[in-house]
Amino acid sequence: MTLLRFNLELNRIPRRTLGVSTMKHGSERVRLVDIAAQAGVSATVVSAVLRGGSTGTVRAGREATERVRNIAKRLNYRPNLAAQLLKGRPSDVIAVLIGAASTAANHERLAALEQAAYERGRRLMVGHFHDDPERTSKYIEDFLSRGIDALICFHNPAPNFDARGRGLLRGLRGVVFQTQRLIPGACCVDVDRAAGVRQAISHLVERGRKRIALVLNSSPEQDSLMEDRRRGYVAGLEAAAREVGARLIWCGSGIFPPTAALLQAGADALTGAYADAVIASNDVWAMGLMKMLRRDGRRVPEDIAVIGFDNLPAAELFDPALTSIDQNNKGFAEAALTLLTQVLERPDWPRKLRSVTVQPRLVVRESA
Amino acid sequence: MTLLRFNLELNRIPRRTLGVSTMKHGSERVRLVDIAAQAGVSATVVSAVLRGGSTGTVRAGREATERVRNIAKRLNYRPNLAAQLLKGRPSDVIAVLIGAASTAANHERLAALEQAAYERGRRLMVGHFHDDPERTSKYIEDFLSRGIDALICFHNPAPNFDARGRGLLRGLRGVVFQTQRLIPGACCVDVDRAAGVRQAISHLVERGRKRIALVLNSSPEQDSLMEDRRRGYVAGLEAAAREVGARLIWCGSGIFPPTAALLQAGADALTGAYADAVIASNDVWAMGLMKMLRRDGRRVPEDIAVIGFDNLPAAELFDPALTSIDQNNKGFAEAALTLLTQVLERPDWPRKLRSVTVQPRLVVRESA
DNA sequence: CTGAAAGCGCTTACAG
DNA sequence: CTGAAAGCGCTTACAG
Repeated sequence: MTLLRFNLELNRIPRRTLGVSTMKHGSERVRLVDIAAQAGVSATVVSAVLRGGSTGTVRAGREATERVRNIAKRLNYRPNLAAQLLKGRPSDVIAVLIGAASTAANHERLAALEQAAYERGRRLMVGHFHDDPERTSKYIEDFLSRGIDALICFHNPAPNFDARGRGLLRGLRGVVFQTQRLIPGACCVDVDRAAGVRQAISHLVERGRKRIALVLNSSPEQDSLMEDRRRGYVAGLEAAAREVGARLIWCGSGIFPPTAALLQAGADALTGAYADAVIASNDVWAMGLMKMLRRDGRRVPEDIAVIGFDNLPAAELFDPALTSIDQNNKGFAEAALTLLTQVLERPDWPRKLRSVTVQPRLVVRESA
Repeated sequence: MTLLRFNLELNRIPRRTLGVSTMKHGSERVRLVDIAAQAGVSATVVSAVLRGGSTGTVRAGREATERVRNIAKRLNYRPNLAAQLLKGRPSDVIAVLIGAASTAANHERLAALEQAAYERGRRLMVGHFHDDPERTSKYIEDFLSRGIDALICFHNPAPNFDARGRGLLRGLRGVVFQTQRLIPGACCVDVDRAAGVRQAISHLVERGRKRIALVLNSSPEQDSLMEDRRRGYVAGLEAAAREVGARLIWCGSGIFPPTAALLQAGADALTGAYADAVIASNDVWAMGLMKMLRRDGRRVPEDIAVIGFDNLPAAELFDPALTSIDQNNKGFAEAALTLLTQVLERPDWPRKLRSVTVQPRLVVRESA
């Protein structure tokens, strides 16, 4: 009976074989019309049922609904997203563009973003722009062709986006930068690095450290990420009513990862300044400094406390385990996804609310 | 003049506004027909030109070609991939499914895959299945809906793919597993872990180590990745004409990352077995063991040499810098992408060539 | 409650 | 060398 009805419908269905024979070799995908044919209803009804209830005025009856659902399940139907996309549904894909060398810190954040996206029914497409504006633009162009809904971009993107790259982004409703709002209307999610350093200072002061140093990867004048740390450092010392010692801030040459010679120079500077504590601009520096300091006969944390920034997975493994400022990647990911959801739903989302600051937190281990 | 022609064409173009006005507010995308209208040719010609030369019998003339190209460039045209997809072009997207906790090792591999994919004009879509078959299936289903060309899956996927997950994968032509070919016809790219351990043994023997131990995260009987290491260990010792000491293989409980108590137990076992060298199943274990050993007053590498597996970025930072077996992620990525390219182009690609083994290499640093 | 038809933006036989 | 038309698999007014 069902079979008869099914056969009668055959000439309505274009070209390809129908659901049943389709299933046989398994490679041809089941289409919406295949379900319609088997259920003996129109594609309109199937579409309405599968998308949950109603489409405009179309509201399928109980019996039809049931039948369509069962057949869809049995045939293992999955809608062709390309077709839906073409009709204007959002892709639910968020592109993530990761700058600079792919450090472990990036990965932690990517994993957090993946989780946050998954929870919201979104997928992640990733690209690394290796400090190459050309590659950045190519990626953006491709992402746009694919109909992504939004783009998240970390870290400091300025040098990687030329005029072309920025121009391309204007077509996108949801764009999240980290440190700089590179195009008008974009969102900004950033970590309060200064607050992280303030926490570290207050911890060190509490533990009775007197001469707290700051070691930066590059000069604060050239690198705003370093300036944030410097600002936090100064504010933290002031809050603790400490003077900022002239020789207690030391800057590397900007080379990353630091060479042994650079690390040794940093360690020498610390010793020369009689520092009994140091906050490094990241965990790699912290670990390297610890190594050099110990080779010079200084004990960590007894003689000098060391605090890193990033809280890499390796921080816990280090000996002594590294006390570090955690960037709160989960917070970053949640903030970015929440913000994107809002902005995508309401294009008029106020500019003030498009900027979110995430609070880092100090993870205290053995080194300080 | 151009404007006139342009206006004359207006009624040929469906609904939406045309190229020029489109450019104004920048959010509406330029379509192929917009170019056709401005160039005064048919969509067929534009399509042929933009896809480089010919489509079937269609071969555009020099002048038309030039004109179309210029207009496309000026309007910043990007084809709508959804439409192309619907007409059957491949998506050039490869999905990557990452199992287990997102370790740093995974990230290195992901970065390598991204690079290899980029070089071949492909994009990566990522998902983490956190040892959850349900989530795995959901991901696969979604990926299939999106028309991915292929799927790469690491690591050991067996417990994460239930019958449903496997069934879904049969529809995909290109599937790469790591340790096990979970569905017939799938590809397999794996690292020769045993060879890595053999290299480590030969290095240690060369340096005069007498009692070389092996510390595994879990029992070789339960975990094939551990069994590979054990096999390499036995073969390496035999090749060096060394006996395999009874107490020189020690297994953890399978818990990862290892607790302090577990690490201490491992260190105790090494000391109890008079080991003067140890190969750990990964860098996290190696670093943990080093920490415990040193707390027990044993010097690394003087008293005991330590070799890890994975060559994490942190290996270099450790003190002493960790000698480690590098998994050769670049080799893995190249092999996977090359294999996929072949398999996608020729579905009859022979089964024997669908399995590739990547050679790891020992990176010698300070700890051994 | 349901169906026929148009259309999303491309590509591709087919016919000049 | 070029164009009109059909179709990829959906969704969505619109008309019963």
